[in-house]
Amino acid sequence: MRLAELSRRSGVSTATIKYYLREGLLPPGRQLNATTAEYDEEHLRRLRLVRAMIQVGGLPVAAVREVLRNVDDESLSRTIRLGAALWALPQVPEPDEEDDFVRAAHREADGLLEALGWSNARLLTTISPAYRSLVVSVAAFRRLGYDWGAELLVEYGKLMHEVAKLDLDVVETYPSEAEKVETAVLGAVLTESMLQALRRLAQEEESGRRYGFE
Amino acid sequence: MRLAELSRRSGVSTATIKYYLREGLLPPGRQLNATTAEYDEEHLRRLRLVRAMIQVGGLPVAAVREVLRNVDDESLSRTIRLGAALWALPQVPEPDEEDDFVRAAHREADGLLEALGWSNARLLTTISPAYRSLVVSVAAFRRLGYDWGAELLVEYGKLMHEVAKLDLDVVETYPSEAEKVETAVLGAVLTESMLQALRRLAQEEESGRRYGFE
DNA sequence: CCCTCTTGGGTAACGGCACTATCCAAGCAT
DNA sequence: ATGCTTGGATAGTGCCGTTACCCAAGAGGG
Repeated sequence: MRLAELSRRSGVSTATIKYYLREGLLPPGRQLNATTAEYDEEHLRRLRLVRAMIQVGGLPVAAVREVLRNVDDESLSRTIRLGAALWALPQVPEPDEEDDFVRAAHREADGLLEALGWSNARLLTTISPAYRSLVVSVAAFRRLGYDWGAELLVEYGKLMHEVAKLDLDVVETYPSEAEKVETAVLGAVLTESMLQALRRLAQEEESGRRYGFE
Repeated sequence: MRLAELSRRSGVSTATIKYYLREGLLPPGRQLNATTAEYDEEHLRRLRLVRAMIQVGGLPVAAVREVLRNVDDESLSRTIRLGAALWALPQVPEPDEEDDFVRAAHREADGLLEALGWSNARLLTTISPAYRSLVVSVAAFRRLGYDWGAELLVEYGKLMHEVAKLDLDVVETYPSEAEKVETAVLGAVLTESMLQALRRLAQEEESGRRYGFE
């Protein structure tokens, strides 16, 4: 298949596909000669993956490139490959470690991991972007004066642990390493927006149950 | 307090505060004369709220304005006000209703709400952005060839319902209407990134438990 | 074989967004 | 009275995803 057909079947303009090729989000096609390259079903699939990450997941192009670079790096073990791919996702800005709220949030997050018994996660606290993101969120809440207790976070943590188990169960149903990694990454990106949608629907549902629609 | 102090105490540059004032994210200060205005603690709080939504929640400035406009509109009932505020959050692009995957995703989403017994949410399917977002996510998955069964979505839905109950429990602990609405909106925005962080940490934890770190 | 169309490749431009910088006249503080 | 700060306005900046345009080489149909 050539550029025009790839464009037609994916619904992405040829100009944009060229841009993705330039940015390294899409591997180059098989070069037939100086002015022709051929693409296959794998390119189409990759292109759809890229579009899903950008449009549904809202990732910037640079983040997609980093994520895919790690997904494709077969020299890494699966755990590392997956971790690296997830860590390439866009992160919350670096917290100001001088800030009192940030310091308090660090202690709170550590206590949370302890209470949840997440011993593995505790090993990663200094390096995992997810940990940093947690700290920043908690600090933002506290700075605004919200003072719910530590148990609430524990409850949220337990629920998200259940979600994570489901995530990994899904990953395990795929036989090949490549599919496992891709699924895990896609799960982290696409189900993000799916879970967000489900949560908001659930809020609307529950709010209607409790208060009606008056 | 004057502009300079507001800037110092919030860590936001005066130029940016002026920009927010122009964009209507911040109400104008009490005008003392042609060249002086005074701000109070409420302005500081609002500014921190705006910053949290933009930096932690990643909302665009225009979305923050819409959200706050609804939060502040006292002519609406709480349910409506909250709904309106949530619906102003940035949404996934409009799905192409001609697309077969989108149509199938519609049916799947309807079946999901049925299976979950979310009767209130079903009333909102045609208008709720969350519903649309769900459809787009599911369609993206299916387009990429993922074919997990309907039960998986039901499981995710149940878990997010638990999350939503927690969300609303928190909201109920605040006495005033204004605080309730603000908390609910902030909950939808800030806890989004907090839950995301918890989920990724949980994934790291669970992945370590299942496969170790080899 | 000729003529048109498409190809990859490169570069420049566009539109949106979140700020940032600069200039201004009016006024407050010392 | 004089320097600094204020609100107000406008223009500029840097980034980002995309698009438009141009080119020479080659494909494809008659």
